[in-house]
Amino acid sequence: MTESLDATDWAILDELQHEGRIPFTELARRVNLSTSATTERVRRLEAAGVISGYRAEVDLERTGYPVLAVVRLKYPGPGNRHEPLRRLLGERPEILECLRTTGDDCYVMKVATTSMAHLEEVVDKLAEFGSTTTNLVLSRPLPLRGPRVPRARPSE
Amino acid sequence: MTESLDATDWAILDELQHEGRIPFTELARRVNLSTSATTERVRRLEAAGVISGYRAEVDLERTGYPVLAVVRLKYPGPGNRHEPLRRLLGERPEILECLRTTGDDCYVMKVATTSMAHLEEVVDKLAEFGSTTTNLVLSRPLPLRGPRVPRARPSE
DNA sequence: ACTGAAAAGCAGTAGGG
DNA sequence: CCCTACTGCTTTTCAGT
Repeated sequence: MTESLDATDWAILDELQHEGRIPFTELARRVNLSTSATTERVRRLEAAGVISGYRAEVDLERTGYPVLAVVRLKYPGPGNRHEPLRRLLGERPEILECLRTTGDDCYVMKVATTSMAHLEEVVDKLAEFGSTTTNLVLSRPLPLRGPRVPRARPSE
Repeated sequence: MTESLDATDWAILDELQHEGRIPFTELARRVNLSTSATTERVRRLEAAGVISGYRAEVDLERTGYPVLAVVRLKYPGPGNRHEPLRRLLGERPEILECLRTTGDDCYVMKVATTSMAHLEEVVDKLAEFGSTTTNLVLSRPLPLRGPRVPRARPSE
């Protein structure tokens, strides 16, 4: 499942993770390769699923979602029903991310809302499934990033 | 700080959040506008910081990071020193995201590693700052997404 | 604020080492 | 796996509404 990536592939991934819309001519310049060789590598990475897509990153505050919170959900007792929650994820765009985890809590979610009242509404909905723990996000010392080359490696 | 976004702006944001590299000619077709009017709106959204960037999304498993965990860090006692942690975030690419939160834990982090041993190494490093709680991610029912239009709104 | 058209730049393909 | 050259599309710019 793990593809074999050489130094050039990692250089391409680095660039595209920071600037996902640069022209391939410019990308080619940065990784010291011709445009067509670069394009071919990008297509290969896309086809292999190493690059799963390209996304515009949208500022939450400037789009009217100033309240960000981490909500953890713990299911009670035995016989947990997970389908209703999966359905809720589709209905509630306020839930930006949901991770199923080991440990005391089943799910860890990142939730963005327009106000505290709005957050309360979402948390109330989630509380129908189990007990929730909500923490507001004060700041984002590291907003979000993707994987980097594990260490300096020979060109393979 | 919140920009005034009309229905067309939201349509553009929706498209670019799902396909960040589509040609503006295609984007214009989808939002029923001319190419140059569309480009102008995109530039305005970029300049206003509504679109903060474009990123290629890279698959963690296929790049050799099969272990994903949520690590929470709690600082002990009074007089917390936050700078050393900020420095660690720059040195450790395994830490993909870091949120400072209210509540018992100061920070919530998402950490990707090549192995359990590697995770242990990162957690040990974090444990120098305070007590940590680590939960492995079993699956991602909702991998990650951005904000959507709060509700149906008039074209303004 | 949007349209449409011309000029410049980029992506895709073919042919070849 | 890489290169160059050619062709068609995309992006940019700008005059006009």
